[in-house]
Formats: sequence, C-alpha cells, structure tokens
Amino acid sequence: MSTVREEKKKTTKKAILQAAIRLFGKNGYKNTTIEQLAKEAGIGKGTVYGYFNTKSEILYAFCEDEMEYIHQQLAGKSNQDDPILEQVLTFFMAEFHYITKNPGFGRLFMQEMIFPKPNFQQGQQDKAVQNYLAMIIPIITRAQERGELRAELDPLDICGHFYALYLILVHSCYAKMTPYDQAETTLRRLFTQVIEGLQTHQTSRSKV
Amino acid sequence: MSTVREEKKKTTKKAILQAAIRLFGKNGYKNTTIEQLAKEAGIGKGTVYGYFNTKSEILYAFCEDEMEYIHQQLAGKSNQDDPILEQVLTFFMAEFHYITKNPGFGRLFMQEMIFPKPNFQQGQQDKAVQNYLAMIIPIITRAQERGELRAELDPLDICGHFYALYLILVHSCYAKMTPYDQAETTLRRLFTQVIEGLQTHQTSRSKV
DNA sequence: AAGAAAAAATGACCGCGGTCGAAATTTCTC
DNA sequence: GAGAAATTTCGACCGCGGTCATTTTTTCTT
Repeated sequence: MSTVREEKKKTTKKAILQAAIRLFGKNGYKNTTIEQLAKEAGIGKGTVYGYFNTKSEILYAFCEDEMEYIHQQLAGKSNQDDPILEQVLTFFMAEFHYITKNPGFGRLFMQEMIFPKPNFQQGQQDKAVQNYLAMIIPIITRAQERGELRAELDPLDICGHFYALYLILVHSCYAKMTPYDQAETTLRRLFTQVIEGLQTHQTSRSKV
Repeated sequence: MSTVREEKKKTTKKAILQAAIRLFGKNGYKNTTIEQLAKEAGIGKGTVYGYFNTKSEILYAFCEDEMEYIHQQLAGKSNQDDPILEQVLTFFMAEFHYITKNPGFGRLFMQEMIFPKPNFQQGQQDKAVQNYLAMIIPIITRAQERGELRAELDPLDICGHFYALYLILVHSCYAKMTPYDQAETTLRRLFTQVIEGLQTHQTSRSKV
C-alpha cells in the first residue's frame, strides 16, 4: 500500500524535471541554481537532494528525456534497407546536431555520459544505454542478415565501433580540430574506413 | 629586458605545479583546495589565478607532465617491427593502466581532455595532442610502409580509429560494463576488428 | 483513533572555487 | 634617483553546491 507517498514522490520528481526543462532551457545549466530549481518546483532546496544526488544528475536526466525525443523522431524516418553506412550516419548526425546545438550544455552531458561518477544512479545510466542499443542494434543485425556486415561479429562490438568514432568526432569538434560544417563529411569518411578495414587487401574498393 | 619579472613568473608557475604534484598526489584532487595549493607554493590564493584560470586547468597541466613521463618510459620499449596491433596495444594499455590507477583522477582528466572547456588554454591542449601524435604517428606510417596498413589512408585518421576504441574501452570500464581485468582482451579484439574491417569480404582472415 | 515509528521536507549552514579592488612591486621616463 | 605608470600580489568577499539537525508528514500498530 502506502500509495500516497509514492504518488507524491513521482509528482515531485516530475516537478523538478519540469523546472529543469524550463530553467535550463531558458537560462542554461550554469546560470540555474539549485535554489531556483527548487523554488520553481515548489519545494525546498534540501528536498531536491532527496531525488537527485548532484546537480549534474539533474542535467543528465534532462538530457536523457531530450535524447529519447530525438530518437523517437528519428525512428520513423530511416529507411530499413538503406546501406548500413547511411543509416548509422543519419542516426549519429541527428545526435551530433542536438549535442552541439548548445555547446556548453552538450559538453557537460557528454562528460557525465561517457565518464560517469562511480556512484551514479546505476538505473538511470543503464536505462539510457538500453534505449540507445534498442535503436541501433536492430539496424546492425539487419545489415548482418543482408550480408553487408560480418555476421560472426558481436553486434555490440560493431555498435561500439560506430559509437567510438562518433565520440571522436564530438571530441575533435570541441577541441576545434574539426569545424562543425565538416562534421558529416568526416564521420562518413571514418565510418567508411572502419567498414572497409584499415589493413591492405585485394578486394576491389568502392571508390578512390 | 625586464627579465626579473619573467624569471619570477616562471618560478612561481613551477612552484604551483610542484605543489600540485605533492598535494594532488598525497590527498587527491578533490581534497586539495586552492588555498592549500597556494600556501604550499608560498603565494596568496588570488595569485594562483594569475597562472591558471581554473582548478581543473592545474589538474590538466599536472596530468600532462605525468603523461609525458609515461610516454618517455614507453619510447624505448616497443619493438619497431612488431605487428601494428601489438604496438598500438602496448601503447594504449600503458595509458589505460595509468588512467585507471586512480579512477577519480583519471575521470576528471579524461573529462577535461576529451571535452575541454572552450576557453581552455589553447597552447596547452595543442601541446598535449602534438606529444601524442609524435608517439603514435611514426608507428602507423611505418606499418603503412611495411604494407600492413592501407597506405592511401591519412595516418591521422588511422590514429583516430585506435584512439576512438581506446576511449570506448575507458568509457565501458568507468560505466562498469567491462571489468578491468578484461580490458586488454577487449581492446585487442576491437583493434583486430577495425584492422580487418566490419564488412564481409573474401580475403582469408588470419583466424576464426 | 491515538500514539509510536518511519520517512521526507526544510532552510540555516559550511566549504570551496573564483572575483575584485586595494596594496605592493617592478619597470619606465626624464 | 624620484615619481609616474604598469604589472602583479593578495586575501576579504561572494555565490552556489551540497550537508545536516530539526520539524513536518505519512504510515504502522494496537
């Protein structure tokens, strides 16, 4: 039983996230204080910490919601039988555009996402990863069935390869080594390379 | 002229870094305050900010020194004509072990390194990257000359592929998806895959 | 329904990263 | 070498993230 308490908890958590969406969106992450957040959510400052352990955890939850939205938007669009290259490119470029739209924001998100604090909400983290994989793994296995990708490889590994290159792209943009308008070109080149392989071999190359 | 002032500046900067080495090393990054650092360096708190813009910038400079040391140690050891796989594996695993020795530490370093603040000391950042590339690029070009890697690819791209996978490894360890004792196995597998390529093809594979 | 126990909310408080204007030091000018 | 100008040092101060003892609310017990 004791459903009253649980209801309230859910409501409060939602209220905090709603406040985050409004305030982070309007003033940015840095310029929003926990106290403002609490006020906007109609609770006391200390109460916030009953729902999130750190400020960045709130950001994380916030971004996760946004991400899910991005993914949902994308779900319909991609053509299931496009070459694997085009499909993963579309997927990661959508994310790239979102992440880099507000750079300071994206930076913090990536920092928390890629190198999370050890005591991070285990559930949260996993949920995000699951969401991710649910989108990308089917694309990969389908390509394997089609004979486009090596069937003996673990789809998770393949996913890792693409994700790794996506990370490098974001990194090199943040480090100003790649201008934003060349992001897609660069990612396409790297994806092509990983698909074809780095080693020399005799099979005919598609081009160049 | 005005050499007195410049001398002093250099001395002070060194003093701060020395203090950082001692205090970060002994008490960790989080438990060391700027005030302690300043006291240890024999200067006032505010003065520190004449040399570094943020605390994490000090960490970065500190780690850079450590990194250089690691790389120097490594420089002699690797056999120039080992297969490319073995050479890059040795290189990145050395770094991996250093980074993960003190997890909280390594996390912050990676966060700053991979997703730097936009106003970051441009010189510092570049210097670190240069250092990096100076180590790894020769290994790659040699492998290209030997005919082990495709010569038409930009060595920087190839470097990016390996680095990307290294990043993913660190990530998946921090996210507790890969146990530390399987790190090397995992990295070897991923490196092998990127070298061979993800696509299906007819050339004989080395194994499996 | 009353009182005990458990859980959650609260805001005063703390510690530290970073700022700033005043003071000290160095350099420049004549 | 005296005084002006420029640069550097400094620590009191500010703001915010996060903690904690206390109070309030909810649930359990009989």
